[in-house]
Amino acid sequence: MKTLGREFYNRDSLIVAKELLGKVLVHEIEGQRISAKIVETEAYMGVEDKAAHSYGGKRTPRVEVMYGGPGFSYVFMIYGMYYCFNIVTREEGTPQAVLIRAAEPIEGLELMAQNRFHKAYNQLSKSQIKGLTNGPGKLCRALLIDKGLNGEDLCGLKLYVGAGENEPLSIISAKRIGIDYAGEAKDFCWRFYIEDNHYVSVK
DNA sequence: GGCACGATAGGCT
DNA sequence: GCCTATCGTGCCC
Repeated sequence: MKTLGREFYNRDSLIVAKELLGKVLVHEIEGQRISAKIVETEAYMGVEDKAAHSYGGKRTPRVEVMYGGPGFSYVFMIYGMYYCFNIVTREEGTPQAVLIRAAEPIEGLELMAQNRFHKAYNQLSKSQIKGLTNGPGKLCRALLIDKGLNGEDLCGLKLYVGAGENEPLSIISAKRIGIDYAGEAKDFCWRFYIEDNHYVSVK
């Protein structure tokens, strides 16, 4: 499967967020592969976006990777127990990113089941199967993405995004989740998801 | 099915 | 000392 190159990410973050839908997030770990189709994303538009960690040009060690070039991971801890995985977009100096909110498991189902529930895949209930990767914290658990992968180059061999099937998709735009503090920006429809997909976190 | 609530720790003021 | 780009559980329909 072809891997997305640097220039894919060096574009308008809203376009990247939409075009990431249907692509395949892959984590190669200890000779095994875990992969999942991206079904829900959110764009964070940087210095002018009150919901973005880089709003107003805020520049701290945590957000530093967003100020670098496109195609790197931005992983942060949230609520003390979960991670969120983002992909940095735009050229160096423009701190924008796309949050990956949900995905549909493809390869490594047994690993995902262990990582999430410490059970074999065929022992999972229906709701556990759906819960494997239908949220930003959940998919990080399932794919073993943590702060050790912050700043990882997605044009490498460990963590990357494959082109997938290139199937036609029906894309829904909606308000982003969990940003009530962000003033008028909380109502911007910068969340995108594949219509009718089972693994979307919020419909 | 939906809603309320608590867990938990790093990041920043 | 406060806040957070979340999730699981318990409870009540």
